[in-house]
Amino acid sequence: MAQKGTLSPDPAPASAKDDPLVLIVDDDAGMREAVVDLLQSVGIEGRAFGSTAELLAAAVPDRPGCLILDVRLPGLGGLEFQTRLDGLGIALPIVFMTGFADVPMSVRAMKAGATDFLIKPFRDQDMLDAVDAALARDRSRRSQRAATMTVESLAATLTPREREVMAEVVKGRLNKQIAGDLGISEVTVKLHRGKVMRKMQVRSVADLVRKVEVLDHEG
Amino acid sequence: MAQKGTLSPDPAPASAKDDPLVLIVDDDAGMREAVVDLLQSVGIEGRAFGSTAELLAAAVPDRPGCLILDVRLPGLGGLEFQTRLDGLGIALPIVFMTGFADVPMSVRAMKAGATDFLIKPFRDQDMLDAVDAALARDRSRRSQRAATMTVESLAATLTPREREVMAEVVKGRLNKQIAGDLGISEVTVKLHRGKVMRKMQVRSVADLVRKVEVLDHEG
DNA sequence: CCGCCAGTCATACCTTGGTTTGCTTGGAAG
DNA sequence: CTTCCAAGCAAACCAAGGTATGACTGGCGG
Repeated sequence: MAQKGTLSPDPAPASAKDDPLVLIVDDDAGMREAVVDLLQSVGIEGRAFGSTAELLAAAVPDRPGCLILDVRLPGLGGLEFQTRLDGLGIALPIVFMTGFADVPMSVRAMKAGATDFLIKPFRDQDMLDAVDAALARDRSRRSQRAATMTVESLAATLTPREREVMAEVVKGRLNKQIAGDLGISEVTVKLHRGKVMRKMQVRSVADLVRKVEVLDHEG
Repeated sequence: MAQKGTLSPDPAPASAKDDPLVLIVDDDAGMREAVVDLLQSVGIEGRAFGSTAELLAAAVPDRPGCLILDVRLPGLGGLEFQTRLDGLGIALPIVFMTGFADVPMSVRAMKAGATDFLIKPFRDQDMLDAVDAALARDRSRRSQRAATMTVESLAATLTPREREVMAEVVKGRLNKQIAGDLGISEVTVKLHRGKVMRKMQVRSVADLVRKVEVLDHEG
């Protein structure tokens, strides 16, 4: 915090790397442009595509953001696309928009986790509110995920035995019990235990429990 | 656990006390009866009301269940009712049904946490699926809540000082650090700590951390 | 073949956690 | 005024956690 190295010229960039990026898919070029302009008017970067295939083909950078999808699209439709995204490991919040909507369609989309579902023509403010909500959702998901990955990378440095010992420790077992369970001596357990605490970068069992908790809550 | 008192005659009731109860609100008597009959055909008890006011007036027993609400109702409408329920501490999952629906209405309901939103006339199976999902959601919410309340009742027996010590223990602080923070001797900390472990019915710090975690996750 | 590393164990030593016994104090309820 | 209880302290003791140091084994890659 106090002083940084001479490399990495980023004193106060406020640059694009972590600013949100909104991906728009609509087959109507006019609508694409309108949405991009709308977002730009509030300082949000948008990138538009004419079809879901186009979006998948493009190398989308890893940035916080969300999707705005037309429901009726050439090729893969918006709702089917929503289903596929989970399989691809993409978990961006989705805002649907459509001119031809019925209630079952919107309910299905919302049940599948969509953030909002707007009918064209929509008011600018409604879209901006929806995008705000979607971006907020993505931010919290990303910070959650970042925390999980940090812990995972720490846990990856553990040897198999250390992992076993850690599992027993967070269950609250005593060293002698762990030794009995694993068929080894108590001293060895203490040794593994010590390495676990160092590698996981915690100093108390309480901290270790909390770190490991986030691991199996979703991972 | 071994033997119970001579009171409380409930050897193996399998009775209605914990079977799900579905509450239906619709101003159309025919619809009310139809839904109740439909539910009964799959062994689910339903209780119908002509308005939200009627439902609030009735003494609804504390049982697992869900709500089926018509959107258009005399007096307080379904969607407004949904909003009010949170304020009243009622958190039953809601299945909406309506004959006059538009997309914004359904989206608003789903964003507010509704389980499903059906348009009349609906297929029997759709309603049964929606109720199943709603009941599943309520079951998990109730079991979650039961766990929280168990821990809360244990924590309620703690004295103020014990609570302070517990808070520090789950932070992973050493006894001597806790003593310093609270301005008391280490021996006294150990004493409080011991009482905390007994009162919270745990034997390890790991278990204590997990019990306390569920407390501030929602409560 | 040698080095590396996970895994194991023993001895010794120190720190921390946890309990018991006994005693004191101050406030609230009876 | 007495009883009750949260809160506190001390001494003594035992159990558990934690850290060296040193040494042995077995597998795997260079």
